[in-house]
Amino acid sequence: MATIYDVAKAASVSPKTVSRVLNGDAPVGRETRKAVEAAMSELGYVPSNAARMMRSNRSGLIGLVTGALSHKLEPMEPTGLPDLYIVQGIQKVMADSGKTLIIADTGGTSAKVPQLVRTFLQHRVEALIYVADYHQQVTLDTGAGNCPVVLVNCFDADGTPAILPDDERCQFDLVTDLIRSGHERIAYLTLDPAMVATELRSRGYRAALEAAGIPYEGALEIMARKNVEDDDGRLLQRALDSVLALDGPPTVICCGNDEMALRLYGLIRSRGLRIPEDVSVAGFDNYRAIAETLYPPLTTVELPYLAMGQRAAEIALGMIKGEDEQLVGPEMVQGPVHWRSSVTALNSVTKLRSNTGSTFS
Amino acid sequence: MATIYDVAKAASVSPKTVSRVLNGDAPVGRETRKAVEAAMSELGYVPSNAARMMRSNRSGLIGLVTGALSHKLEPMEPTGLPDLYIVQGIQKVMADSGKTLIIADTGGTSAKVPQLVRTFLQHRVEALIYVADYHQQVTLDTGAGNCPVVLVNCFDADGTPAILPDDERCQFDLVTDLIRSGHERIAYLTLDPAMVATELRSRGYRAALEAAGIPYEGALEIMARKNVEDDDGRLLQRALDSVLALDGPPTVICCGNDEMALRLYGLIRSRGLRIPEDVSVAGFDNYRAIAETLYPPLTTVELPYLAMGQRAAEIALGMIKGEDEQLVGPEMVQGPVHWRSSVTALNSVTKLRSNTGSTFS
DNA sequence: AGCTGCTATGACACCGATGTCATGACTTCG
DNA sequence: CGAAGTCATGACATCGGTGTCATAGCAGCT
Repeated sequence: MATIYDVAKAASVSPKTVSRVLNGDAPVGRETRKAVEAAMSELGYVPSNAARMMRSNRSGLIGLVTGALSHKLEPMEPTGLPDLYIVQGIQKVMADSGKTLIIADTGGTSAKVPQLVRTFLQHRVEALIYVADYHQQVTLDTGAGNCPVVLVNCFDADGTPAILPDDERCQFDLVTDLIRSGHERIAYLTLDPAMVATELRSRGYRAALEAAGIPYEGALEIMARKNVEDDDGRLLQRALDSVLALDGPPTVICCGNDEMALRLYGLIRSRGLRIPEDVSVAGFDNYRAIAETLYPPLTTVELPYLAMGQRAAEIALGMIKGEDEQLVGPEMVQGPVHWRSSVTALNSVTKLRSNTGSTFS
Repeated sequence: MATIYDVAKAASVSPKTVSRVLNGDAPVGRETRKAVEAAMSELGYVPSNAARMMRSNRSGLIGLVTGALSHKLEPMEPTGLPDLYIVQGIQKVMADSGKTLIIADTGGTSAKVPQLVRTFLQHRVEALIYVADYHQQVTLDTGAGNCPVVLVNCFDADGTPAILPDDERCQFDLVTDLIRSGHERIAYLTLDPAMVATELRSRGYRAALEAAGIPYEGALEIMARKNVEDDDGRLLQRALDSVLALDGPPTVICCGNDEMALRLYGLIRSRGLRIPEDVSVAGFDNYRAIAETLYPPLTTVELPYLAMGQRAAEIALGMIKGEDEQLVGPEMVQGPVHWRSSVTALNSVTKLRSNTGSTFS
């Protein structure tokens, strides 16, 4: 591989002049520049980042630790693909800012994380971003280095800058919209309660009911997915049958995520019911490959994972620049409800009636 | 950041001795080693890869150029997620071999590729892997460098080592299995014919028919997806209605991929037909999040993208080591058919009858 | 004793860039 | 016309490790 010295010799100038042409940090004569550029392209010269970094102490690298890649290997994980979108958001912002992203995958085992972090530190990454595969608390040991760290989809006890999805608010918004469209018997089939997100969303669900003056009913909120066991969907079946057998069966069923909704479609139909005529369905995540493709398309709420990634990347870049916008602790982000035809509006009739002057109790 | 000199001073030894402790490339006295290790951990020393690389010329980095990340942003792309699995396979093998993966995303624009490659060369990647988002021909300019290159899901005119899916063989296997289970009227709704894969799979489809002595019928093979337009599924609707209106309607419909099958489920049901009682459906890709979750689960054929990635990574590692297993040109890989309940076996009756001695014409 | 061979360690140059400082030529201004 | 300023360029040290070679101590053998 050609070095800057080879180029210098070929162009009959000093290495430093070649450096100046490369970086444009000092004036260079027109003729000289031309000669240097000719020599560079003839030799196929590409500057060595390693050597450059030794002096400038700038690697141009950003380290990203995630489980997003390996994670998707088990397709029916409760958490699905969202973390991948976070990675996409980060990648985009970093590429635009000229940084190069180094991605290390945990392979699902968080035990590997310390070693991955060490590798990144060896490469002198300018910042470290950790993307968790689901909303959770973590402890990240960066070896007491002063390398900027940003957490995404997770938080720690030390108030490290973090970007978190506002699960509670999203579920609240979704359920509130369901209520507004006339639903009162709202079932909620949850993911594993051990997950932070489940607890938060459950809170949002209850808060929405309470805000509308609808009494909470335990029989309508059922765990339908457990992380550990490969229950093969049996939990979901039981949950569905359980709410359908209630005295006042639900008019709409909320699912812990869009994949659960996909399964639910099949189960509901196998029981001879139509969607949404007999029962409406709502999801969570706005995993578009499912939500938009299902028949009928799925009403769901979007966690803006992409934006979370972008925001995290921006914060990391800010920290590198030394802007001490000391974001301590988590920053919450929320997303819109996507209203699609998997949910019937029960009160369209109501509106019609009230429009024509009749009342409806 | 502490340097090797700081450690040396703290341990009262020479830098070279610290280096020896780090790399274990020469004997070090027990006491000395202990002192050095103590100093290292006390100072939180992490060796600089950049400096190390200057002498050894080994960056420990592997460059991966792909569109897999940004690509998924448009969820209903005809090519879906497969390339992501390739990335996963590569990541896994590289991590296991101690290499660090640098991932650059093209953002969907192949125009960016040369610049990304340049960045990688600056980082002195030991190998370069290019993963295309769908089976296609490419031209990759690595600046006449002697950096090993492996292509995945694509090939070039120069015989660069490449890993390719055997689309033809996969489709052949799938259709052959359909025929074996008694189907003869087999429709095939294809992806955009402009794609290499479509042509290859079409060949496999016809070859399977021919091998079984079933005449090919043009009306049964219809393009149902065009890349450029956002046809919103109208092509698919028209294609479905067209084959259903035939004199001899198909008993099974093959789809260009699993996502098309997902859509088709909805369309078929909206026309009052049952799957698989009235018509069977088969997909392509074994995109498990769809294939296993659909009701009924989808019969499909797997392109072993994960294995393709792993194989590509292995080849790249081999080239780094200098093993000149001169793999020139593409290496084809194929995957198994996954038989699920979206396809009825029409000849189960046959078997039964023949078992009981009666004949069936 | 003298030689060989092994262990443990250090001195020093070197990898390929860039920062600092110096220098010569030329322009501009009082 | 001489001083000051700008432009263009080069010499040299330096970043943090590692490769090469030298050296000292000590055991084992003839």
